[in-house]
Parts: sequence; structure tokens; C-alpha cells
Amino acid sequence: MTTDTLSLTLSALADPTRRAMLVRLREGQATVGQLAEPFDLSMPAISKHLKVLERAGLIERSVKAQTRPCTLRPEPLREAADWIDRYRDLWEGRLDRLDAYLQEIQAEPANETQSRTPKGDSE
Amino acid sequence: MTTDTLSLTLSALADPTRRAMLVRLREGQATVGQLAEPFDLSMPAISKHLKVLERAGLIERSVKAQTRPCTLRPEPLREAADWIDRYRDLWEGRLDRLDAYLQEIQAEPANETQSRTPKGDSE
DNA sequence: TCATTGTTTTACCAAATAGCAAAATAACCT
DNA sequence: AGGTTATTTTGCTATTTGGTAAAACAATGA
Repeated sequence: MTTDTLSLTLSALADPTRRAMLVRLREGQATVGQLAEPFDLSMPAISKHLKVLERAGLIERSVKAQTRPCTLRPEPLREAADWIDRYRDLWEGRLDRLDAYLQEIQAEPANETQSRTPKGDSE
Repeated sequence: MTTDTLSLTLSALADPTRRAMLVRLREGQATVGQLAEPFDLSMPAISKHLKVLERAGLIERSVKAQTRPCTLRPEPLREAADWIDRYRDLWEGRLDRLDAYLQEIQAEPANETQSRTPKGDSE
């Protein structure tokens, strides 16, 4: 189901181990062993995490003697950032007057949790 | 395991249905029914997606007559954007000379796919 | 050729996720 | 009270995910 690139990227990022690996890769290439070192996980588990990152296009693996150095590929991160950035004005509180007004009327004249003004109020 | 906020946020975002809901909510509050309308999903499924968004703090639900209007909460998005933004210089190609050089030497004097320079090369 | 190092693959398991249909709730409107 | 509308909860599947241990592979070095 979750075949689209953006979902793939975001779910790859939704794990602390994998994010830590990407942080490490900011410094440059690293082998699987180097990436595994900080974690108390079996190599197969590490290998699986790397496969998730690879499937999302977030890393690239080469072959060098017996090692498989991993390199960061930032493109999917840009895509993710682009999506989130469309909300930037919201969290920066930069709604202009119109937007704020639209939010208001969308919410209807208040009365949270209780009855709205009755329209068919016969008496 | 995945208890940290950022992981929660990213995995909530890693689904096209939930992202579409957030896009809709950019326009303002919407009831569960309104949010469900574009999708060919049962109400329970919709309800679950909303619960995921709520648990991640991405939406807030109020009660208004029989409806439960949802509102966007952008804070978790900011946190996610902050994490990703640390890689912005990478995808914008703004590695300065030093960083590029560090990447180079980290990768060792080339020789991909074949043997490295032997250190114990006796002759 | 054989041992070593680095990494992946192969079962296998437990827990989480995503979906459904049907029943249960909740608040409103007679 | 009874009916309607909006939404959630309750079982119940099927699939995915994250982990393990043990075996398999691949390249190097002796």
C-alpha cells in the first residue's frame, strides 16, 4: 500500500536507530560495521535498517573489499522537507488576517461543547 | 519502542491518507465526516487514522453537538522540519570545500570494488 | 586452500498496524 | 421516549515490522 516515495521516506525516518545512522552519515561514508557500533543490535537487525534506508533512497551502498560503505543521499530528504514546509507559515504564526478570519468562520460562531443557536426557535 | 515524539510524528506522516487529511485541515477545522468524504474507507478506518494523528499531536479534537471537529496543530511539524533541515545544506549542494574534502578522505584514496593499497607491501 | 573478517540471507517469532462489519455511544430533534 | 446523525469501540483478519540465532557468502591474507 505504502508505495509512494514520500511515505517510504517518512517511514524510514520514523525510527531513532535509522535517524542516528543518517546523523552519522552526515560526517561521510561509513561501513555497516561502523554504523552498527553505537547500537546494541545484532548485525542482521542493522542490515535490515540499512535496507529500509536504501529502499527509501536515503543511502547508497558500494562495495569495497569486504566492506559495503554507505553514503547519504539527501534527495528524499528534500522531498520530505518540501512537503512539511507548506505548513511552515502555520507554525511560524504567520497567518495573515484573511487566513485567520477563514479559520474563524469555518469554526462557526463558537458554542463549543454545547448547542448551537436554534434556527427553528418557535417561541 | 517508538515512543519519542519525532518518531511518532514521522510515522503519522508516513501515510498518504493521513497527509491528505492534514492538507485538508490547512483550510481550517473539519469534522470526521468531512475528512472521511474523499476516501473510500470505512469510518472505523478513518477514526483510527485520526487517532494516529492525534497521538502525534498533529490534530486536536473538540466536541460540538454530535460532531468532533478536528484542528491542525503545527508544532510537531516544526520539530520534524527542524530535524530534516540539518541536511538542507547537503541537498542544496552547499558543501563547502572542507566538507567535500572530508568526504573524500573518509572514502579513502578511491579503488572502489577492488583492493585497497596494501599497508604491509614489503617491496 | 583454509581461516578470518564483514555483511547478508534464511527461517522464525512477537508485537504493531490497517482494514472490515457490526454494535455501542452521544447529542440532537421531534 | 424514539429516531436520526456523527463518531467510536469491539471483535476479528491479514500484513508489516523489528528483532533473534544460525547459516551462507564474499573478499582477503596466510
